[in-house]
Amino acid sequence: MLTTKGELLLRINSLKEPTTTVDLAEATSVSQQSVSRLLIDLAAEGLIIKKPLVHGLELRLTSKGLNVIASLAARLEHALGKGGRLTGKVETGIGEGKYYLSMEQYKEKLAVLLGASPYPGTLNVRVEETEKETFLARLPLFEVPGFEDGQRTYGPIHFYPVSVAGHDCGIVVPVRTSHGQGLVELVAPFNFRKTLGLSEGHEVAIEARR
Amino acid sequence: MLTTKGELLLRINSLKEPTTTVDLAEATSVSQQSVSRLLIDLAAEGLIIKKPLVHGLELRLTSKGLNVIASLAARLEHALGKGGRLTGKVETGIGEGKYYLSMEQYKEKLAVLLGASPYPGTLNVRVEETEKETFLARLPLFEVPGFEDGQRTYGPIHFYPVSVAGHDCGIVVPVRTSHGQGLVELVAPFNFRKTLGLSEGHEVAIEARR
DNA sequence: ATTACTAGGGGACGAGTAT
DNA sequence: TATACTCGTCCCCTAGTAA
Repeated sequence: MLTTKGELLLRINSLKEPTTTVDLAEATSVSQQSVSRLLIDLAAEGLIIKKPLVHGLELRLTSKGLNVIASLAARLEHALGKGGRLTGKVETGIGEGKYYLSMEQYKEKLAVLLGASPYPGTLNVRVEETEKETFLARLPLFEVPGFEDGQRTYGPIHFYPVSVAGHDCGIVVPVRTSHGQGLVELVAPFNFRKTLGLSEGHEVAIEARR
Repeated sequence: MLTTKGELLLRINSLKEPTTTVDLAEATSVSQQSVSRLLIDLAAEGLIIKKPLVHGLELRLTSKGLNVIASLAARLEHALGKGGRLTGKVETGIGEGKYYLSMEQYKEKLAVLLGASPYPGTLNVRVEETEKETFLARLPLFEVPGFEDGQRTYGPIHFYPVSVAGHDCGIVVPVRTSHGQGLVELVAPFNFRKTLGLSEGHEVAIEARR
């Protein structure tokens, strides 16, 4: 998605020490020769400062180079929307999650991620599918592995740490299902309906934890 | 800086209405023919859904396509330092962590947080105390509870999900100890020294996960 | 060791055009 | 009108190698 020049700019920005064309070539999956040529180009464009050392090169971005990265970041930010929070409405529904939460193998691991044993039921929240995708894409992802019990196999679950009204909880996504189309399932060590007084149709704001 | 495919993905993401290859060609400064070909490629890669209309095309990003954009945005944010990053130098250490990692009770829970069983040793990194505080304050926190074994009691551990050089790992902080001052201990399902070639004095950049 | 020049090959691009 | 196929050109990349 990024051009090789873009990849190089990004690498160079996070460098604190001198490097070599060979190292950069490895990091960016292009040849040493290409790195050499591209660095010459970037320097000619005024995006980087290149200083040859006895052993390798000292590279640093110019403010112009930094601007290139910053403005691209801004474009992406804008395209993705702000996305720091996900809002939706509570929906009564048979959470597939409730079923999963009855399995000891999942429960134990979710307990670690939640800090306490999960309440045996999930809160279903109806959200915008696209907002959901961008929101989740920015959160750290934990995978709760699947298992077999001799009868059948149970697939892995993805867990995203979030919070609702200041209470830590998590979004669970059974990996196998073709994503619950605009629905998220929240799991927590407490009963959402009682503790937070939530029920059918209530607006809920889900935020990244912390 | 973005490849033409990247430009197209970005345009398509912000589209709400059908469009034509000619319009996209103008917007991206490539030929209509190239747009046509690239859209076919993007669809084949599963990044977009392309539906021909009588007049033009209906284009939409798949969640995979959206993820491509979102993860690029995250990379740029990190590169710009907005996402927070903590740098320091590897220190050969006393390895209090190694002791903890020998306890089955901690190991199991760390395995859930790491996605695999922890390597029985930690990487100690010397950092700026204040930078450490602000960095950790922005990360989600997981608490691994303590326990007793009849002999003595073992205190809880705080776990922060981070990544080093693209590898998911975690910062562990024994809650009780105060002598962490400017030192962080990294735990991972692999051997830092071998896998990342890190040793005494090496510079390490610790980033928020994702 | 390094960087970087030269030569050659492959892939991306666009003009023309079928549909 | 559209999209998209064919094909010739050119650009970018890498291998070899000089410095």
